[in-house]
Amino acid sequence: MNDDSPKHRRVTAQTVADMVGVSRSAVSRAFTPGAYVDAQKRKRIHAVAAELGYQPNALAAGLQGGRSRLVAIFVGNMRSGYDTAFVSRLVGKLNGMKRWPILIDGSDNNSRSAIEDVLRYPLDALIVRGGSMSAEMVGQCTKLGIPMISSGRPIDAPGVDNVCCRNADGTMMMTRMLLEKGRRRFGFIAGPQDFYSSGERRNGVVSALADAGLELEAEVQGDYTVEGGYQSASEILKRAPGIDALICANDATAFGALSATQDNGLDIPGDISVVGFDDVSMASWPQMCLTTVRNPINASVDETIALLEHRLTTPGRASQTVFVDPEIVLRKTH
Amino acid sequence: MNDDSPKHRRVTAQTVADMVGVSRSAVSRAFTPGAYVDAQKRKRIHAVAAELGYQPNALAAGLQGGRSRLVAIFVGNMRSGYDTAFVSRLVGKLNGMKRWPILIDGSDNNSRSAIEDVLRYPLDALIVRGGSMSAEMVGQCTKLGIPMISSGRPIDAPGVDNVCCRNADGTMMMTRMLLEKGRRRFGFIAGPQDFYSSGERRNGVVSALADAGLELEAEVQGDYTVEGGYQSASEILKRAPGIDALICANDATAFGALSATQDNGLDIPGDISVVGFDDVSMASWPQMCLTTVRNPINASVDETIALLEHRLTTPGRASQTVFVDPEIVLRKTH
DNA sequence: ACCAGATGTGCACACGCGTTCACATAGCCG
DNA sequence: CGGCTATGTGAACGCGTGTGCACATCTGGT
Repeated sequence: MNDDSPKHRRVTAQTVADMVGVSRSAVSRAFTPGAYVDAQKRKRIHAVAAELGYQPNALAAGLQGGRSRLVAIFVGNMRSGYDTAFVSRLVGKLNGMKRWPILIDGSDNNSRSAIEDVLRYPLDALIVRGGSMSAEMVGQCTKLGIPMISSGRPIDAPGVDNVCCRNADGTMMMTRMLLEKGRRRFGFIAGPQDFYSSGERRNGVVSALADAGLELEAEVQGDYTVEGGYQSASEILKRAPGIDALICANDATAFGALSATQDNGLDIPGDISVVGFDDVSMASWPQMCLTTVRNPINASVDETIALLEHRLTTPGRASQTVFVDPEIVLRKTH
Repeated sequence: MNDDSPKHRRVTAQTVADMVGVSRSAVSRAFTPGAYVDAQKRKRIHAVAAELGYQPNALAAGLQGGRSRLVAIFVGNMRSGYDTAFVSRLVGKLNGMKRWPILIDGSDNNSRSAIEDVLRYPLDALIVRGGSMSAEMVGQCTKLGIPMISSGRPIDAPGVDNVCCRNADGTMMMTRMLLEKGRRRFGFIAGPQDFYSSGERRNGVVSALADAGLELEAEVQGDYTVEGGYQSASEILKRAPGIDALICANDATAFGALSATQDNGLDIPGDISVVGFDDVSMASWPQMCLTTVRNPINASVDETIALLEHRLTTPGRASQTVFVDPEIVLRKTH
């Protein structure tokens, strides 16, 4: 077995062709399913290719007009449990479809330039998970003819598909449940101001309360993190010590709020309900047992994939928004 | 402003060239830093390009001999807190370096074929985070001349660099600390059998105990998950009810073990110490306050990046293994 | 013997770019 | 005014594929 020299020249279809004694086209065809090659010759080509470690160069193939099979995923916040769970599931699914996800970390503050650079690849699509995408970038994408699919925050632009949780419904259901349980004095911890989800979730709470002739007794703005949740809850309990229900705009906030309330000497759920939104995996851990609203990841990912495929097979069609339904998960904190 | 037709032809350097009235080479040069173009002409080209939304096609550029700027990341387990934290940080760093990470979900069982397919791209490197990589795949990579950098599990092959936590040191330090605190009867919950880290961590415990003339009183194999941790701890407490220290091979296991011990009526840390390994973000959450060994993510990622750059600038050099040092984090469960 | 059709195969082009090379123009000095 | 250098520029090639098209070979039927 004579090994190749360390100074390695990339092995190309031509190399294989020369070795087998056929034309380069034959090699190409041997690797193209449903192409016209003598069965035995194809077998020989495959054998030599395997020995040389040859595989068609996907870059060159992608150049060839068709699809590049490259998909970019813009992740709003890679430190958030929900986003990472979403992305990991999405990546698995895309791998299964033999599409290759390029990740862009949106929490990085130079993500703008990153996305601009990634757009230099002829992407099959751009999937946006949360985060905010400048209108300019959206325009750039449509100009380049790159389909976008946004999850979490609907983007209103031609050719952009959206999949979106009915956030307000979720918090409405939750609020009603708490009302039925007899809670009357509600506090709310919001997320960052510019987060679409936070606003919608608040709306749900407010509207359910209004139906019962009530309104929010206290409200604080958090930042969707555990530490932020702790601080926000401390603040809200100082400001409105009598509340008996604390609705948090996401689970991380609720985790922080849980321990803040306990540190304040309150019993959960004896004195007060503390609930979240998303149902990230930690919510079901025994230490938390958080009552929350499930923001169904699987359904969202599946819909995202479905929209992607639909869009690729039917490029021309109008943009579409798919909604997924949240669901109340009762554990031990309500 | 006459918009382009919906049936969009990809805008190429030629398009811009025609519009400006120069040759395609001029356009190419206008986008190549340090190339020879009249300053004013370059400005005009850039203007037209911006209007048309033109950017050089990275695929075609990558074909051009040089580096593709594409890096694959093979993630052993995208559901693990440590791996996702590692990857998210790595992705951010790579983005900053203008290298584009393609993710492969190793927990998917057809990841083998996925990685094979991704290798068809002329990757600048392949980064392996945990998980197991078949020797065959490793061979394929070196054959293709694609540098590999493995984090977590050292891969012994020419041209493969490794960055690796001194796992045994970590658990040794932890065990000694517990011994000093007076613990004498130790239990250990391992990870999956084929996980390199689990074996090393166990070694550290066993060796520190041996130094003190002790040995493990009980041992159970877990699966690195919270539920698994709960079950394993229940089992170990049934089998050896008298233990006063429970060392878990990772944090997730420890979280499960924490609540199992509490459910068994034991006080932590009054009756028993429960500790983990990794120091994932949840370990510092108030509900956990887990005493654990920090497996330093930042250092690991930084070393990975350093190895990557080093390898790219000096392709020929021998493989290298960098170790990072763990550190004990004392919270409230020891 | 001859032709139609079936079956493979190689040539050549397109994909979009970076880069070398020869060449054109302008500026300068003798 | 001639020669020589500095400054830009376009033509052409190579990167590694996929694929349409013409062509070669072979089979079988009349």
